[in-house]
This record gives sequence, C-alpha cells and structure tokens, in this order.
Amino acid sequence: MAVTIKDVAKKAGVSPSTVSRVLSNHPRISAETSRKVKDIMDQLGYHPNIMAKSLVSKTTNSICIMLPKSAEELFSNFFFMELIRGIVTQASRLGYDVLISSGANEKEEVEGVSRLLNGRRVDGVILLYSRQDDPVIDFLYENGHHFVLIGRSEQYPDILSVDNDNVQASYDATKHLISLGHERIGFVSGPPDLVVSKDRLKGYLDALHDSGLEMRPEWIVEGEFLQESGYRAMSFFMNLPDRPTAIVLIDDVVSFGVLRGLHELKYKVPEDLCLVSFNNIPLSELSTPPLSSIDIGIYNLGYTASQVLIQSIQNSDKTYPRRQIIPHRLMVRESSMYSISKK
Amino acid sequence: MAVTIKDVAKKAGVSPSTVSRVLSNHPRISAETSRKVKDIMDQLGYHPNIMAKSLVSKTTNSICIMLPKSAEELFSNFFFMELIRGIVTQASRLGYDVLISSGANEKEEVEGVSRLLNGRRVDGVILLYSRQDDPVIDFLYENGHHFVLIGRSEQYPDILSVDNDNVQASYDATKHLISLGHERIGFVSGPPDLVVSKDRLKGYLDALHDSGLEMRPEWIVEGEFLQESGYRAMSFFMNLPDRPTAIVLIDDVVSFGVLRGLHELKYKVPEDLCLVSFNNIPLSELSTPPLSSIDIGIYNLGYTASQVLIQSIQNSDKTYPRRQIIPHRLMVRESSMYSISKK
DNA sequence: CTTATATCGGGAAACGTTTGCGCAATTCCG
DNA sequence: CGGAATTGCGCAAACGTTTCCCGATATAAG
Repeated sequence: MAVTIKDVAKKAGVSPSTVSRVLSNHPRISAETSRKVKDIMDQLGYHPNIMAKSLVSKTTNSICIMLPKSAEELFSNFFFMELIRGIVTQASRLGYDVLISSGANEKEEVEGVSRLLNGRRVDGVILLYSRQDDPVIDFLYENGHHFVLIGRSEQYPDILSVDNDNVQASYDATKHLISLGHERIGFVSGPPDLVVSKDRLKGYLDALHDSGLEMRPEWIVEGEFLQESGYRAMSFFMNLPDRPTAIVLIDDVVSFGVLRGLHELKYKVPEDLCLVSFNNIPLSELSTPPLSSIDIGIYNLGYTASQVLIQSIQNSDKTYPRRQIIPHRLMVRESSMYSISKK
Repeated sequence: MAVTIKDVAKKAGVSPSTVSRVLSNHPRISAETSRKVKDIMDQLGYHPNIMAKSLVSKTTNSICIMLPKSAEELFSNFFFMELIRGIVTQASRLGYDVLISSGANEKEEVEGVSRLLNGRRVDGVILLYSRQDDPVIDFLYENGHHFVLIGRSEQYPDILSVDNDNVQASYDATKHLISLGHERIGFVSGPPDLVVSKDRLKGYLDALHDSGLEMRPEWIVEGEFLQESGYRAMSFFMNLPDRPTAIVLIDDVVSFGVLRGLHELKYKVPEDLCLVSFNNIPLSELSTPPLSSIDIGIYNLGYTASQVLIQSIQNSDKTYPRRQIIPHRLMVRESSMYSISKK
C-alpha cells in the first residue's frame, strides 16, 4: 500500500541500497543520482518506515517519560506541563520523539518502562521526580538503561541527573525572611519520601542555624503538594500559642491554601504572616496578595534533561558532567514584603 | 544481544512460530506447550521487540498528540495537562502508548504528523483544539488518517470529534447572570479563529436575545487566553460610560487578570462586577473571591478522545457516533453571587 | 599501456516478528 | 473400522530498512 524504498528504487532505476544511501547522505552517491532519487521520492510521496529503520538500526530516536499516576495528587499540573514542554521542545529539536507512559502504581511503572525499553521502543527514560527507594530507578540502573533523573538520588549518586540546588534555594528563601527581621519562621514541607522535601527542609534549617535562630519542631509540618495541606498547616500554625510570623512553603499551590484560609479567618498577608514558596507558577503573581516564590526554572529542567539524556544515548563516552544544576531565583512579591521591627 | 523469539524457541525445543503463537494466545497451542514456553520466556527475560512486531503487523499500538508551540500562549497549561492525563490514562488502559509531538508552526506541525503517520510510527492522532482552516486537519482528512478532534470543525462536520456543547454552556453562564437580575452583561472572548470562541459567543448572544436584553458591541471584547487580556478587558469595561454589571469570560485565567485589575482599582467583586468564566481550573476556587466557572470536564474530554480514536483504529465499521458531547456544569461561587435588584 | 586507486552503485543478508500453508497425529462419527 | 474432521506444530515468506562486501567503470600513476 504505502510507497517503500523499493518502489522508489524501481522507478529511479537504481537499487534499494542506493535509495537508502541517498536518504542518509552517504558520501559515495553522486550528486546526480541523489537529485534524481530525491525527485522521485517526493514525486511518489515516500516516507521512510520508522519501524523498519529502527529494527535494523537498533535505535528508535525516541525517549519516554513516566507520568506517575500518583503524580496527580503529588504535584501541581503546572509543574508537569512545564517540564513536558521543556522535554518535548528539546527532544524535538534533536530529532527525538517523546512517548508518555503511565502506571497506576510502582509495579505498573516498572513494567511499563521495562516493556518500552526492553521491547526496544524507546532509547531512554526521563524520570520526572525523585522519591526515595524508587524501584523504577533500581530497574533502570541494574539493567544499564539510559536514563536521567530530574532531581537527585541518594542511593545512586553517580547517575545522570538534572536538579536545582534545593538546599541553597530554600536557604535563600529563609534568609530573605530573616533579613526582613523575622525570627519565628515556619516550614511547610512535602511528602517525606520525596528528596526535594528533604533538601528544602535542610536549607531552611541551615539558614536558621547560621543566623542563630531557634528551630522549633512544631513550626515544621509535612503535607502534600495540595492546597488542602496548606489550609491545614495554616490552621495549625495560627492556633499555636506562639506562632511564626513567616513561613517557607514547599510549593505555590500549598501557599494558595494558606492564603485562602488566612483570608477566611480575616488575617492579613503579609502583615500577620509572610509567605515564600517554591516553583513560581504563573498564578502566583495573580493571587491576592501576589506570592513571593522561588523560580526553579521548570522548563529549563525539562529542556536540560532531554539534552542530557539524548547526549548520553548518542555518545558512549561518559565524560560530560553527571549532574546538572539549574539556577533558581527568588521572586520577591507582596506576600513577603513586611519587615518585623526588632524591639 | 537481547533475547529474541528464536532464543526462546531453541531453548524450549519448539519453532519460533510456536513461541509467537504462545505470545498471542493462539487457540491451536496445547496448554502444556504454552506453559513450557512461557516458563522459558521469563526465565530468559524475554521481551517482544515492538518494532519488529509493528513492522509485520502494520500497526503500532500507539497514538500521538500534537502539542502546538503556539499553545503556550493560547491556553493555560492546566487545560493541556488535564487533557493529556485523560488521554494517556485511557490509552494506557487500552494498551496504547501516547507520543507527544510538537511543531514551531503550522508547517512543522503538518510535517511532524505526516512523518509519524506515514512513517507508520503511530496509528492515529488527537488534535487538542480546533481552529479555523487548520492545515493539519486538511492533511489528516485528505490522507484518510485516523484522527479525532477535541472541539468542532466547521469545514468537516463529519469527522470524529469530542466536544462540549459550548453554545449551551455559554448560554447557561449568561442565563445564570440574567437570573440574578443582571441586564448589562459583557463578554470577553478568545482568539476569533478558535471555534470555541465563536460557540461561546453565540451562546452568550442567544441568551441575551432570548431574555430580550440588548446586545451592545462595545460590551464584547476579544483577547487571548491570558491574564493580560483580562486586565485589558477590565480597564476597557470600567472606563465605559455605561458599563456592564457582569461579564462572561472565555477562560478562568482571563478572569484572574480581571480580578487583579479590579483589586488594584479598589473595585469589589461581585458587588461592582460579577464574573463567570470557563474551565473551572483548580485555582478558580482559590482566588479572592472564588470564581464561578463552567466545568467542562477536561479530563473526560481527553479520556473520551482516546477512547474514540482507538475504537476507530480498531474497528473499521464507522457505526458509532461521529461526535461525542461531554457534559458541562456551572459551578457557582462568590464571584457571581450578587443580585441586581430591579428598580 | 598496464597496474593501482578512487568513485559509484548493486546483491544479499540481517533485524525480530507474524502468519498462511502444510503435514502428522489424534479424535470423532456413523 | 475407515474416512473425515480436528488438533498441534513446523517451514518459509514477508514486513521495509541498513550495511557489508564486491564488482564495474573511470581516473591517476608509473
């Protein structure tokens, strides 16, 4: 049905090999032959069969990303979409297709990745976030597959990864509040099995410590990347006899929950509570008041991950850096613009 | 390197054909042989080569979606991510992989789709939104490819599509405001080449007409799916000598822009202006005040699109409905909770 | 005018599957 | 009990490429 390399060959009066060589710009094809074959190709509407090509070349020119089912509750959609946009854009630029897989649970995730990778449908995988003891990473690592992790792995420090310096970012956020005179600063973390939660908590603690401020266990709460978590954290904090005057939050969406709760209870931001969070999603400048947030360059994370993965697929030499750090930047907005005057 | 069907066959003492038949549960294979072969398969860690399979079966078990570059400015990320989640979930359930392609412009989009479809890498395509005179649709239609459109095509009314009844939805939104006593109602539309803009505008006009309310050209403005558009629309409306008391907006993000502007100018919502918009993104209940919005079932749109596309790929009989309508639902929140008392 | 050296292109095997056809052995049925 | 139907499986071709190995012609060198 479809026009194949043989059809082109026949019509051009050459062999299939020649057509193939024209396709790949083989040096030992005369300019004249090349011209002629190319003419016939688009005259016939020829399109190379990617499957056949992959079969013999043993490479698919495509990568996949795992979209974890659990991610629905774990992250804001914005985060993933930005990441995907970055990944797809760079992959496309480098001639790669991107396949999205999904699994309802960890077992399905491993099976999915295994099917794709072992079934030679994709050349590598991008993991969208890093959790502890991830069986997917175990699988990929043990079977020597190409993959890059967005985030950081504690068990496998030598794998390819693209990450922010989350410790530093969180340190910066906290220091920003401290520089405004705040001495009672809380922290709303994410799920404890996420590496990013640990890193940001550490940055927060480091900053407190370096400034000689006291760390209070009751000022640190864990949650999900959801507004509900923010809402709960808010009521917890505000009911404390000795409550913080500012908090650092793991994600903007969590901040939105806090904002909503504070508004309902007629508290004012930033006067009653200052907020700084992470990710700088577009809506964070639209909230009332606009949110101070650390921009972590989500698109850039995805873009770079694509880049690094494809590089590693194409060059076997592992000389490039195993770990890329994407710069972050604190966007100061109204939610943290309130100085505490020392008494 | 990798273990193939032949390796399994050899070790099991059968022919490759038999192994293949075991894989596809061919009826004429004895239970005993099947058992044995399957044992050997996972003993050897066999994974079928998807490319080889596709090559002979002429079907890839995968579909693709076009992620238009221009979409960045066109829609909120949330919309796409929800759509993709729905698509991927259902595709995965039906045993299909999803490939994301992207093009910087319309020409690249056609080329990308063409490469994928003609190159036999995917079996069909989902178009994420409908604009007028879309060359991608022309291409797909003329070449008889499998595809489904999320939205509606005016040129090709008989293609597969999944859509909301946007006319009715917009009618409902407008009627809701009318029922609150509003008689001066504005409309903020999206890009005029998007079919959804036209449909929603029509619903708005129909509702006005049915209620005997006057339509004022200056109360209808066009914009993008961006907060800036909302901001601009807001200043335009509020500077009108005879301004509306309520507006219907094409998208929640646009509403956020209006909200911000109104807040800056010290206007109050809903007292000074009532707002109803579309899409019901999660943040719309977090804004101050929470936004009334029409939930259009984005996930469901994606889910159904997957379903319909794969159905059409698998069954050649075209007896199922060509057009699916996903129900919508008005979520009334504070931004529209203000009645105008008639004098 | 030979012999070496490029230059250009063909033949055929290989990639890992699926599947129509055929053949032997077994079961069925009157 | 003999032929027909059924069951279980192997053979080999085919899917559309790529690429190694050669052969033929042309050009350069001795």
